[in-house]
Amino acid sequence: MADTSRIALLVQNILNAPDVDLDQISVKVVREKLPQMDEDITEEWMDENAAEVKAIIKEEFAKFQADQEPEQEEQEEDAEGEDDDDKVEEGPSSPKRRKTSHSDEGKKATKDDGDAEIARQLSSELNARSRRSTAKPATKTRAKKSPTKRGKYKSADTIDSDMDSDVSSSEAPTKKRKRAEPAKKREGGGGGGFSKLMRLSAPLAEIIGCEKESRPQVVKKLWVYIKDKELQNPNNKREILADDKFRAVFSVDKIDMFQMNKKLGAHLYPDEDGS
DNA sequence: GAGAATATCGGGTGAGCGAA
DNA sequence: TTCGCTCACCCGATATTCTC
Repeated sequence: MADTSRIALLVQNILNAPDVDLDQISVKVVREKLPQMDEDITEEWMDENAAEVKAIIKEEFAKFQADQEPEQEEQEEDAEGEDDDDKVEEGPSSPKRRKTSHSDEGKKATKDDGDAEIARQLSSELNARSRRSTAKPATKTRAKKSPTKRGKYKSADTIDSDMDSDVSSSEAPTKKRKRAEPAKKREGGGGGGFSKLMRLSAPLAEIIGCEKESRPQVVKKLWVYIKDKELQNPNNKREILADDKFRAVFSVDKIDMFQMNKKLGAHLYPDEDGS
């Protein structure tokens, strides 16, 4: 008769089989394969030991994953390395980028139920794997916005009227996911997202006039300063001619307005007060 | 003339998917 | 059906140039 220790071996064989499709494999699939691999394992026996078999499968799967992960990471790193070739100038000063899993660490840490956890891990890993394989290749930052997007980056004044048009034009070209109630709670200065106060570097603080400010406000005040000091190149108004204070921040004699925004990030630090 | 493109950031949230 | 997860998008702020 079959015994559970043998099940573990068989599960390992199934998982390590060269023809196994990791995108498709699941506890159920493994379970179905078992009777095919050993004639001692009958449907009856499987029914009688269902819980135990399931636990073994999960356990073996967890082990299998643990073995696979280092290799996978290496491969992914290699792939990323190649992709990164065209964005070398990005440099080390980009702390950021979307964090891919903002919540999972914290959430996972709270889970202590053994079986359930393994099941979830199994689920999420498989889920992630299949998504990764089907999703568009990860872009450097966020995916480029669709050109048909609603009038992006409008001032706040124009947004309200847009809302109306959204309602009437439900057949928007891109059929964007409609956000029923876009979070407006930050309005009063909630301190989250773009309202988050950032600590400014000393030279930037000197220009802005304060040590903590949200990024949009920094941009705003920066432009006030630029206008005030008439730092725009009259021949190319996108270009900012640096004065001493500006040079102290950006370390250049002139800078493109977009590059200015880019470099701005290097002078904004998370506010340690947690505000 | 209107709107898109350009640049950047952090946090919130809906969509979509697979497993249980 | 519910749950857990990842991804994509949205939000504010700015000015100029380009395209339709």
